[in-house]
Amino acid sequence: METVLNRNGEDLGKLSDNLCRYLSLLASDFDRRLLDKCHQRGHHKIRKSHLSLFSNLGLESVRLTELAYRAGITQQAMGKLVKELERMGYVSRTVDESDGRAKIITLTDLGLKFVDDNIEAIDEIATEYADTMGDEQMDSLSRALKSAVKSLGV
Amino acid sequence: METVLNRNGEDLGKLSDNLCRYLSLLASDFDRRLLDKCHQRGHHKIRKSHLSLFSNLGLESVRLTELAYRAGITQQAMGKLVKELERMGYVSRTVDESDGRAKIITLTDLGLKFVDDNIEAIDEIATEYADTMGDEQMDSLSRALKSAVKSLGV
DNA sequence: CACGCTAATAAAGTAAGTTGACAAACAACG
DNA sequence: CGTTGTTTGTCAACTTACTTTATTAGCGTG
Repeated sequence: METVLNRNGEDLGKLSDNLCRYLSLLASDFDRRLLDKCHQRGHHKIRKSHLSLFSNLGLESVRLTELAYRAGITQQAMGKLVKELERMGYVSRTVDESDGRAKIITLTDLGLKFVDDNIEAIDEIATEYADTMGDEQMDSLSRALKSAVKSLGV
Repeated sequence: METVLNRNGEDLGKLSDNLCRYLSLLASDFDRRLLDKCHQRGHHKIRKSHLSLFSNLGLESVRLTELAYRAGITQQAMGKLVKELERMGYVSRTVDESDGRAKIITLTDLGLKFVDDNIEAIDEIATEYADTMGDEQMDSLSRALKSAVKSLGV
């Protein structure tokens, strides 16, 4: 049984050898690689929190309220992200014709470019993973994760 | 192909259907459950960040420097966690006999109790997961994650 | 013993959120 | 029409989880 080791190579026990830890480690490794690749593609100012806007906006044009709901954060928090990404030129806000209170958030050309670059980066990381652990292991991981998320309804 | 849906049940596309997102969703679901169970067991003041101290300390007695190194955060950040957990009675700091600068961090009885409770909680969540997705799927997920972490060296 | 290095701490800043309060626009009702 | 209640977005202040920079105290070696 392989677990996390300290600098002297000693075993740290059960708290370092469990599903929770593996999930965290893998998730943060993926995040780190993804953000690196986004920066390499010229999107230097993009931070981790911004990604939740893109993945919840997709190619649609929706309101702040809807975006915040999808991302599972408050409108105020999503409002900040939108403001930042608007200032950087990734999204634009226009007043909703049918509702004077609401503003519609849409990807700009730069935003669309980012989405493309991001998808490309994700595919690259998947390939890196497959290269490291082998195609079957990677396939098994993908299927297991997807089915877990689906059956848990998260 | 099932992906994330908005409130109207529409597909959000590739950015919501990838390994990165599944990892994040599952990791945060596990974290949320784990923290809930820790609170239910009476450790109301414990926050997510504190867990990194426990999982990197294990049952050992080590210095701040070593803890910070293992957790992958700065000494200052780990210092704050230790200070908080000391104030709550989970760890104690004693001056290292062999080095007047260093302080040895050790679990108190309450700290040991927390480690037990935490391990119990992790096992419970694993059981909940297995109940939801089935034993083989859960087994496949565990093995895939563990081997991924191992082969990626994260 | 003077020098450079390491252990811990202190202070200030950043990032990613939260809660509470609010104005403007909408909707529905007497 | 006006009043009343709700939704949409924003502002301000706070919290959490870090970071970088700087400082003090103790250690070890030429």
